[in-house]
Amino acid sequence: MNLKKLSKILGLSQTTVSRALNNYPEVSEATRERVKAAAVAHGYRANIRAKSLATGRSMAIGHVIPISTQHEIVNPIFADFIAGAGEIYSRNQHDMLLSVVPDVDEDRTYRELAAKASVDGVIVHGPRPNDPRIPLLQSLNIPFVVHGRASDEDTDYSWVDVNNRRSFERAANFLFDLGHKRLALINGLEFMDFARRRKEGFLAAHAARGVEATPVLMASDEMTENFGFKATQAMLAQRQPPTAFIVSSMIMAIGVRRAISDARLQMGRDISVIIHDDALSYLPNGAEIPIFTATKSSVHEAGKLCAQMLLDIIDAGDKTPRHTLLETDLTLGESTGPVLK
Amino acid sequence: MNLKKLSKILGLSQTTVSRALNNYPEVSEATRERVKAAAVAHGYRANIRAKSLATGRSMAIGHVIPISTQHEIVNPIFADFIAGAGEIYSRNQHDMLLSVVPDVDEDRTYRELAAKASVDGVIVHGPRPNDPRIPLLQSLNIPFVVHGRASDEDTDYSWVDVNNRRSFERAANFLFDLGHKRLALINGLEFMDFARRRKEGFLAAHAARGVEATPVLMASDEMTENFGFKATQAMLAQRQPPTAFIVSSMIMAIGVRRAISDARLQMGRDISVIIHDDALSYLPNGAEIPIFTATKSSVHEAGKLCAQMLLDIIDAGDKTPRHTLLETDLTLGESTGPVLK
DNA sequence: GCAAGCATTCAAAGCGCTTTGGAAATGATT
DNA sequence: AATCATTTCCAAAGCGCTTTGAATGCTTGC
Repeated sequence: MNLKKLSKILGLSQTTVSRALNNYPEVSEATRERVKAAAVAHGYRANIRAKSLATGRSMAIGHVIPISTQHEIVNPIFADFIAGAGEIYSRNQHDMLLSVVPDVDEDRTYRELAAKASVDGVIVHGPRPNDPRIPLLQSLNIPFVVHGRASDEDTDYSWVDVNNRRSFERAANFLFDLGHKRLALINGLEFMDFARRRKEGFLAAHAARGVEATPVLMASDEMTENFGFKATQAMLAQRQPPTAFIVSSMIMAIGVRRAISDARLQMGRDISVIIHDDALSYLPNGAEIPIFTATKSSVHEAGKLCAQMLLDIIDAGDKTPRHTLLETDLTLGESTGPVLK
Repeated sequence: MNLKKLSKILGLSQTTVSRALNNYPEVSEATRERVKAAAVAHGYRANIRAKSLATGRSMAIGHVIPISTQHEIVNPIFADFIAGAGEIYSRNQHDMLLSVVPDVDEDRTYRELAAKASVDGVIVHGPRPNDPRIPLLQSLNIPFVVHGRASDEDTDYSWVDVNNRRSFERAANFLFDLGHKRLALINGLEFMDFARRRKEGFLAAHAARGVEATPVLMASDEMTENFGFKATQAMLAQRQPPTAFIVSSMIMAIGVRRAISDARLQMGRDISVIIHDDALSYLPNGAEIPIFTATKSSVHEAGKLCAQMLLDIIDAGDKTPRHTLLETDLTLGESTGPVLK
């Protein structure tokens, strides 16, 4: 079923039928009703490619998911983010186009998306400091929103980010207030912007207290359970082990917990742990009482915000950058307590 | 830059340029070279929508991700599956179209995908027994591959599945051989096909040994860490607690481990645990020595297989169903041992 | 030397939609 | 009744590509 047939059935021109369906004012209410009813009756749905060829808009948003070539790891927050964004897209009749590409090919992918005109805008994932993708997308003149930030000079593009620096500063301060002196940081790869900012916050809290941060107590790697375990194990084996850990993700924290319980220590009593909790749907932080004390910010929500911001930008057609900085909730769980004397 | 301009620059007709670029034989090698060089030089890339409007093929594959309306949970295996599938798609110049929809709207989504002609085929996720999506897709006449199976009558559509039944039967037998008598099953929602089959395998092993399975030792719910924890805690509190657990996912197993260590028991000595390991990239089962004894099957690999199968089907244009049944590896980890006397 | 055959190239139609620039019909105004 | 403005509808062009059917120029074979 296509426009031509439908209009023939109705005895109207394609123009009128098209206009009726797209709610143009220059068609009478009566015919509009008639047309819409017929469309439903015959199961007519406009061919999306013909439509976007004619309009020049693709009604699709691109997400380029980089796969790190060294690690072959898919970011686990990705599923929840996508779910959030997808909700907004389908609510606004947009499609989501996913390109999973080795990080080295990312450039090419963006250029292709632009040249083939397959999307109206893109979401940029996992920004690094001074990420080259940003000038690239700007030069390609394609609307985009970054999930995270890519530099300190962050005013000339649109982003949605968590206040990572403040979050981790607060977390460290909270532990200091409980009497802890030796804090460990289990962080993601620090060429990622979010991890760099978290470390900054961690260090800032130390500086404010005049405490020197210990290099061996700051680990950074791909955020797997296993890295959390290994790093914690190594730190607990130090002559002067830390009494508290700040951990950048729930997944790593699971490894941290494993190392702690393997060492026959009790979390929340012998060792305190604060995590950053992305509120992943399949990894809730306990039920009634949170397992971990956590700085919490829903990545599902971030997905929704990014998507909505991008659609707004495309809609408005103006290029003035927009920014959303999300503050985290510091939720108290069972994993923290005063330092043991 | 478009075909018209490019052909004007080259002093050739659109026909010839198009054919040169698409490797049609009826164009001389010399001009083909010249055209291709010019295309690169001018950054020409065929507009994908115009192309698919003309060819009738969209060069895109749809994935409909259902969000369970009651639970709002995104399946965590999803990221790795998508990564695998995406690899195949980009290698074959296909796009991946993702629709995240509340499960109640799935029907409508498939119909729309078909009517709008936006994809050449779809992957069906999370099949249930007698899943209505299968006859629907068949009637819509759109090529599809199911990740999993939807019934015992599984011959008239294409699928890629893990031999869940045999896997869990083997796992149970392995535990029986170690002397365990009371096995617990922590399973996913049993209206999902995979979970149903796993239970069957679990029960079959019992039946073969003449052991009666205990209803209170078989739990089933959404596969979260928290459910794993709660279920295990409850079972360990029984008068006759189980000595071994079979757990349907790594995420749940993390909760199982938490409950075990909270009960001051040692996994692998006091309590044995076998899990099903989807080999998620961000949740590796330990490093050198696996933490958990596991029936292992890479969901990343499954993604690749599904994608490849679907592309093959589309390419071949024939509708004879294809099937791939993957056997799992039973890998020995530190979480199992002989039953304590 | 001429028809036949082949290798190249092209003009134009068509994919299914939107949109421009009118035209026809209706109603209001003089 | 003639004029004008509105409303309602339409024919046709165009989005950027592929593909059909035909034309062109060259080489062969007899």
